[in-house]
Amino acid sequence: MTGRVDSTLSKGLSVIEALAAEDKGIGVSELARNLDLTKSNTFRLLQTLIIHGYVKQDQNKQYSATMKAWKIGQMIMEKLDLPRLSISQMQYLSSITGEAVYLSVLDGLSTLYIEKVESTKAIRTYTPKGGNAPIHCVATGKALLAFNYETLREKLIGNLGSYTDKTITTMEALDLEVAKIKEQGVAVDRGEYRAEVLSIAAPVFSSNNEAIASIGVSAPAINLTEEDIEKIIHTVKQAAQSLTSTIKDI
Amino acid sequence: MTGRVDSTLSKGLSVIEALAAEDKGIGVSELARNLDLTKSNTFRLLQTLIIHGYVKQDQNKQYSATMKAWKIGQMIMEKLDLPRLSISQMQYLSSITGEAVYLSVLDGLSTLYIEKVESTKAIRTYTPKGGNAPIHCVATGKALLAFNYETLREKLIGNLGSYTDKTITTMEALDLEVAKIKEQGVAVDRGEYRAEVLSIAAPVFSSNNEAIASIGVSAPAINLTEEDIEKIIHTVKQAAQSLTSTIKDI
DNA sequence: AAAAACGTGTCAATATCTAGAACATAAGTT
DNA sequence: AACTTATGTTCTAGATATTGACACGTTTTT
Repeated sequence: MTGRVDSTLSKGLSVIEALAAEDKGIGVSELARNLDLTKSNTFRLLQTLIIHGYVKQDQNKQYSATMKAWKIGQMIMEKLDLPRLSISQMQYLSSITGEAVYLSVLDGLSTLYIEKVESTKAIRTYTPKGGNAPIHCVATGKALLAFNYETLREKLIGNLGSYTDKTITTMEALDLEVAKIKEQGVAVDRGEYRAEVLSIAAPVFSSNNEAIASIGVSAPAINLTEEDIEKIIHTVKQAAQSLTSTIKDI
Repeated sequence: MTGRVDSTLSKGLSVIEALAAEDKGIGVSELARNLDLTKSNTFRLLQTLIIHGYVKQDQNKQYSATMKAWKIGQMIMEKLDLPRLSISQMQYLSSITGEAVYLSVLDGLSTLYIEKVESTKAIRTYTPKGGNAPIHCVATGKALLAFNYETLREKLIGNLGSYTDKTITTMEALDLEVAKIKEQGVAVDRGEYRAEVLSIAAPVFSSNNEAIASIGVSAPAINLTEEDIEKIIHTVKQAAQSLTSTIKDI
């Protein structure tokens, strides 16, 4: 095992992450305490980050994150450009089901929502994309999990957090569920993360057949009959397949 | 001058940035060459970045950036809470013009409307919050485009979709338009997306002078005299500048 | 007016990172 | 098929960049 890490880089990244999580500015001392670093070490890291534009200091000497990380993130997002490719399928799904439609990608042991079409029922506010949920509970997560199971399985051992009484919490149950999802090509979650919420999702594949994203619908269980669910399952599968072939054509 | 930088951290950040700019995966050797670093040094930095989740390696041993940076960026964006900060300026603009006011951000090659104040007039345009429009047609889009032109220009080549006979469809015309917008600090769209709709918008800058959003007014052309338009242009510019300074104060 | 806490500098000691060579494996070339 | 030249990865000695403790001037709290 060669895998030692560059501690300076590690610490620097921790600093950025800490600042991004902070919703106001923060001083060196407090930051150092939070991260369990020395004050002078933290100070030096901050100077470096300022030079690179990731951090700024306000007139009260408080440090905070800039938009640089956001810009880098935008660049990464743009190059994938999944949202643009998916939006028509998502809108179609939305029009058919009337429920919230999500496009998400893998992010560690979570699903990260990178695009969303609001439910036509909820009139409400702009919900920032970028939310996430545990991979083993929600449909978009399970769809991604099933088709990346070789690399993810071991990491989930001991990490099957429980959220409702429906949550899958044993590897045996998960193995079965994954097998089922791979066979059927769709993942269904009946209240495994939020008790009264049901979600249905299917994987989207890249040109080299990696499951890079999943597209799915999420709705209050109360809205749906068993018949509706069957129909949505079918529609979601079709949307995902259609999106996959769009991607492969590029 | 105490300000020396942590070179390891600097190099690590350069690696992330390089990977973010790359639109396909890249190997250690090539990356090392591009960044003028040693292969082993680059390798080590990549390992560290992988552990922190910023980088992944595909089955062909190619390295590429993950969505982690994007997620960090989202967190920063959220805490900025642009909609909340803008609402008073937007309401002011609305009260002056009586037309629909939009706040939007970049989303691929589109503008995404993240906040809106409805027109008070009887004849009005309607674009829902969360909706979007092509970046090269509407004013909010053009304002963002002009001030992010280095990164966006090449992606627009061959993607200048036409919507009306006023739509800009050649890169030559776009280059000129962008230059004009940058000079004047405002973008105007006279029916380039919807024939009878006129829109006017100006960019909002973050503390490190990135154009992160734009604020604008949209109205049926029939509502406005040339004089009205001039007045709105002025007012929109002011509102955007005011919003920019609010943001810089944070 | 003292005391505590803050951001910022300094500097020697050493733990950290670096460069370079060496390895295994893959891709190209003759 | 052999040879050549890529590639990604591992190893280690050794230089040096990074570190933490301490010091300093300010601001805030007691």
